Amino acid sequence: MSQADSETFGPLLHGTARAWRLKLDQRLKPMGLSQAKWRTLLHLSLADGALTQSEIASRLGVEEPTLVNLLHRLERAGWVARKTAPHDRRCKTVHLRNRAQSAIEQINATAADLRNELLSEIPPADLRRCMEVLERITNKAEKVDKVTKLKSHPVRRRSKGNGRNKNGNGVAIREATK
Amino acid sequence: MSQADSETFGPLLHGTARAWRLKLDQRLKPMGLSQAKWRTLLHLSLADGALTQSEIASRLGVEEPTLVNLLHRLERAGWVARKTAPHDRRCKTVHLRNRAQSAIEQINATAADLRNELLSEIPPADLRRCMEVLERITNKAEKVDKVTKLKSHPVRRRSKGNGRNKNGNGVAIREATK
DNA sequence: CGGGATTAGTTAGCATGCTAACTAATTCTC
DNA sequence: GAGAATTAGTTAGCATGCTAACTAATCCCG
Repeated sequence: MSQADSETFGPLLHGTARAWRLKLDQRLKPMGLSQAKWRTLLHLSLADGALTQSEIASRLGVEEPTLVNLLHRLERAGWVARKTAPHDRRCKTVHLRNRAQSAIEQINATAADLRNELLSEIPPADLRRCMEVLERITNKAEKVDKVTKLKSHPVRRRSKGNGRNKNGNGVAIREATK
Repeated sequence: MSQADSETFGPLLHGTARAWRLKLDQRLKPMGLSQAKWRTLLHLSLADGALTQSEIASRLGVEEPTLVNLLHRLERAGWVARKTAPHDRRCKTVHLRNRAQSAIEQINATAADLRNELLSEIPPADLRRCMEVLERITNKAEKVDKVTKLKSHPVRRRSKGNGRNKNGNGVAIREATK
């Protein structure tokens, strides 16, 4: 067991994420949800005010087209509603509908139960160290491969180059108008 | 930073796997490959003989329909070829074509480079501990939710479906599970 | 003010993954 | 040895994720 060779790290990471996702999807299925949908609802319920789509995408760590699609399904199933923001007609804010408001606790409890089950036997110190390792890897991987972009010419193309999301900063509608 | 709260473990795990995958996909793109395709070729090149599709799926940790699709794309791009196995006409064995044979080293080197970059600054002891944690989580998550079925007593059905993949064990064409 | 650049959201098209349901071949039981 | 059960592979249909390219609104700057 446990041949801790760094060559197997990639598959192990991949496999653990997959196993966790499958398990959660399976538990959420009776409610008509999935990991991706649950995480979206969770962020909406935790947020301090209305969120725009790009903000949600940034928090979830997905690209915007992915989120557009997700929201379509959430909207069709009656979990959320979109509203055009009054101060900036480009933006749409996303709101939990009553159905979601009332189910959110049970949904979050399901996810929390699974988390407890999977992590309960892991010593906290080990878990913390594992998380630190994962964070270091993520930071490394998200760093843009520099060297590749030196062409500061007046590119007419859309900026689209730095690998990061469109909005690196908060949008925060509410605070902006303060 | 590093607020090591177990509540954030799920997103962190998910995000790290995503970041790694994106980075590798980006590096492999010039060769017309991706993480999923690379892993398939890798397993084929490491295998000790011809592999059947279900064996490959099992090693990759994906379901068979997923693999069928993957192989279609690999076959169309000329990386692999399928052959019906002579002793069992249900099986197909998958073989690397010359194109893959000659590229495999460069491809694997690309993946190894990335792995080294991402892991180089992680102390080996921390990495090992992290891997042990991930293994424990995976084992937990892959365990079938028993309690739901454990009553195989009265009706002795032929196969005790254990919830695992179709083939949980090696298939190896020749050796029948005795 | 006006026009180029940027930003938010969308659409289109594809890759990767899943489950359910099917076909064909083989194995197992009586 | 015939028929039921199992196994390998497939197809269909969907979910989730990506990039590229588009529209509309807003911002910025000369």
